[in-house]
Amino acid sequence: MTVTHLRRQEDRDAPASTARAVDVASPNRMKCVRRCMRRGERLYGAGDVFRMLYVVRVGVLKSCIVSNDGLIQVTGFPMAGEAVGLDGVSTGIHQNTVVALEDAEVFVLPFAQWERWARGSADGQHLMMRTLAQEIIRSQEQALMIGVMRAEQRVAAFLLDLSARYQRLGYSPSSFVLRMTRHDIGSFLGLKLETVSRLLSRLHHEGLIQIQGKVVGLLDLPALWRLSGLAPDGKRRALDSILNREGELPAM
Amino acid sequence: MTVTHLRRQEDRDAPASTARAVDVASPNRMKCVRRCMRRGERLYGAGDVFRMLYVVRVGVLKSCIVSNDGLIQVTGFPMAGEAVGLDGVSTGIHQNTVVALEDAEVFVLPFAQWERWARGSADGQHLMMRTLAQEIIRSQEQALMIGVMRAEQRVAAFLLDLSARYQRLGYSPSSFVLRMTRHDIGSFLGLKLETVSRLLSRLHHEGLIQIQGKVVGLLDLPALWRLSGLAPDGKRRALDSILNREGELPAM
DNA sequence: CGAAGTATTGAGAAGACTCAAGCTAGGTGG
DNA sequence: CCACCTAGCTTGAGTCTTCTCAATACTTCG
Repeated sequence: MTVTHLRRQEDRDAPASTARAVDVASPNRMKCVRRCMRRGERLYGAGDVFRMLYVVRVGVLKSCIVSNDGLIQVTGFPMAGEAVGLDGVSTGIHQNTVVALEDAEVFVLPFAQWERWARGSADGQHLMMRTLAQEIIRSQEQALMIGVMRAEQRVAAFLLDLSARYQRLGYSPSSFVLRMTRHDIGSFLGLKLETVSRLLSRLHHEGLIQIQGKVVGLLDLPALWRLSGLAPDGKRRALDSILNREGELPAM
Repeated sequence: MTVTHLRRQEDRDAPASTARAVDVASPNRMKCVRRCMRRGERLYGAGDVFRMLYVVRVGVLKSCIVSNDGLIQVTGFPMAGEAVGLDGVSTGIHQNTVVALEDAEVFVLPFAQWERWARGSADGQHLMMRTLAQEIIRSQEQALMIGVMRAEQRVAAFLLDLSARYQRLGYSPSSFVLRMTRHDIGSFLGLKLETVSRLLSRLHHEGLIQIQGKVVGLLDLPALWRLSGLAPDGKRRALDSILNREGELPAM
């Protein structure tokens, strides 16, 4: 993968890229600039001015919210096709901090451009709203998970969520690598890292999963669903992305 | 308060009101229809088709999300000026159920009309996005609260949140009535009702609050802030509402 | 190879939950 | 108007889950 390595340092106050953020191949077939990220690199941080939306192209990121007194909570692990940066829309200042958990690549879409595009058609506006609203549901579901499920259920649900998302991307739903640390998982689930570790071990001993460090195998999906208390619903329709796989704004 | 009592029964599939949802006083000074609600009445339920946005005018509502396996989590207690119904935007089907905790009144704004209005100007579009994005932040903050704070902190934070919101509405920030049951509070905070009750009693004995049934007094705000672990930040800017106090779309 | 970050596992403590009983207040009907 | 009834609230005792602290092992990377 030999993509031009654009600006590894933060672009906190560097609108430089804005100017050439779009490869104007043709009026409505414009390709977004990509940004490569190294593992651990920050995409943006809480407090940064919001100018860009991102769509993950490859890799897994981590998004955290930091309360004004320093409490940290992981809000998600965005993967290919998922939009990142919406947390800046409401105030113009990012509330979350996003870092790459492995070498990754994202499309960079100037928000102003997206807005312009969205205003161009009712469908575009619709997509924009759905994208935002989808995040509302996601966060509410996270709160629900943390609020009502017991630790073991949360861990199972977490694994199943990853499984479904990997599957959607064409990877194996029953065997993948956890890109995040136990601490990250714990923070996402409202648990301590030791608890996460213990429960993964427990699921292993119970024969539901296989785990060795970061490599997981889901051995008994039905049992995991049962344990999680959730329905394996196919309801999880693939949400239309704000960019297609080539980094172009969808035609509408 | 002798407002016409419009349609107490659900309007699940009754677009009837859509037609007369707006009092066209003048082209851009249109007033929304109001809907009165009795205590316990449902505004809409999970699964209902999404057609309307609402803005609370008086009273306190309760919004819950129900997972596909029946778990319930309260997602908020919307009060005057706050938008309700955004949970339907992403799929066109409401994910939440909203009921009135006391006799209440809401503005009813057909979503399509709001969309049209929003498309009319960049500012309108902006406001629409901010409104949605604000909900994202809110839900993320709820997840954070449930995920990282201990029970006593959550209860304190909950009281302080109510306090701030009442203050913004011109009511006393240190003395108000809890419209929701202990069970509701527990569900919102990820706790059992007994725990909520115990902790309220504890705060009472510690002299931080006064509580008698549903009537609370916050006796030592600084101590509550300290306990909650949060900063009493004035950062909580009053978000612009999608409707002004008369139920008109803001001029833009 | 060494160092730092990450993971596992144990033992004990603390927090929150469950179950259960009694209490309170608000609304209803006699 | 009072008595009752019900939903909601409080409080206690005991249990279970999860956290904390701590020691040890593993891995990754320079």
